[in-house]
Amino acid sequence: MISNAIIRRLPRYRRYLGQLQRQGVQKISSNELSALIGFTASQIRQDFNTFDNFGQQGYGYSVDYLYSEINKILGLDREYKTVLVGVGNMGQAITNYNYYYKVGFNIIGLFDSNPKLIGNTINDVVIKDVSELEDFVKENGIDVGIICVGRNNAQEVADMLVNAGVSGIWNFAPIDLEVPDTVALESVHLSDSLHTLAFKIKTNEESKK
Amino acid sequence: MISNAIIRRLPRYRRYLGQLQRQGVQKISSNELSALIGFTASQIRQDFNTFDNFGQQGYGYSVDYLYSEINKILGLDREYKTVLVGVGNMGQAITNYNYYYKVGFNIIGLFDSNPKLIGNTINDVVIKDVSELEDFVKENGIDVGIICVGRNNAQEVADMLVNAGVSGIWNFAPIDLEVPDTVALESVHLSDSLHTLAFKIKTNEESKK
DNA sequence: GGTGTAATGTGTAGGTATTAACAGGATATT
DNA sequence: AATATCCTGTTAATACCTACACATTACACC
Repeated sequence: MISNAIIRRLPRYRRYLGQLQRQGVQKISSNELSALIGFTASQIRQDFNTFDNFGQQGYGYSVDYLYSEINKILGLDREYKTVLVGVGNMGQAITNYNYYYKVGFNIIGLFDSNPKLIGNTINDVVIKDVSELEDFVKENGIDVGIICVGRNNAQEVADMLVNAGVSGIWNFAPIDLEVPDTVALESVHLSDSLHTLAFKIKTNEESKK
Repeated sequence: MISNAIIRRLPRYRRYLGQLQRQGVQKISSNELSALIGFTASQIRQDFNTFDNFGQQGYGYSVDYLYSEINKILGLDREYKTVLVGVGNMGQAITNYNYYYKVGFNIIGLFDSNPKLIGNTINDVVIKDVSELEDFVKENGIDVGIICVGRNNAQEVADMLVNAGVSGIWNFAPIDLEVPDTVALESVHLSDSLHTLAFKIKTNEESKK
């Protein structure tokens, strides 16, 4: 069982390795990576070795190899059929973000309950009525549902997605959803993040005194 | 010095206490809170006692009092003058989100470099050219800058904000910004979150076998 | 007003996570 | 081919975080 602390670091490793790859860097040592990312070299080596021995003594790590291995570990070596529910401001932003930074989560269905939105298209995907959600998910073997509806409807939408058989939910509503533990859940709590910022500002100001 | 683990839990306490308050609940015990939030009762008591003794033995915690104390701890008992840079999809979504869930971060300036956007208004705030950013921040005593520009311009914008004297930055660009440690930084890495989801899905599927 | 009960505050133990230290293997250089 | 250097993999130590357990205090009820 991989610890949560490591899981949270993996995407960051991936991010930097992707950058290095784009820059054409071939090899990197844990020390160099440390200077770049900010984790200690020791931690970096520990993290990698929880999975496998990716490096070579006296040489370092091959950027290409490490990058592709981390992609495999993260499960980014495949496509995820995805739907998004709630095409408001946030939903549209996520749709376009996802379209722009293409990373294997293909949004092939958009759903909303607002009649004004239904029928419109974003990036060639038609917005359907949310009543069609469950059938669509079942028929198309959807893997992931993105929830961008408000606080009050989020659990309901999550239940639909779970019933229809998705394996993961990416949630932007500001509540903690209840899903069976066979379904992966990852929530982005924007307000929590903002409040953390407020706390940091306050702490900084106090330490100035 | 408050540990990072606690800081990350504080907004969550706040979220649940706000909910309880809206429901008219007056008092709550650490056990009841535990059942609700999912942290152990012991941890909840420990967390609160790092700050002060908020509870009363034999009674529990007053929801109203605890909520207001946590708000103070988080620095949410004041207003933050805020600007947002990069009024693309994400920027607009955040602007409206913020407007909707009002929490003391008042966006009074919007900035972009796209001539098509400059001059438009969102929630009565005019979008200005990014060249006016620094002066605006200085003249209006802006506390917080929200960065919603792309990867390539984010650091540049951050530098401007820092130069102009903000005390905090909320960053949505997918890079780790460099700011002096007098400036609070909180980043929302959407792709990191999505990759974490991918990992969880993969792990779930493997455990099924 | 006395007594039982509920629930906090806190000292301590146990468990995780991070950092440090070093042994050993691979590379490069002469 | 021998040797010095580099850098990993891994063990050991430290620091941090979480959970347990219980003494203590306030409340409520008779």
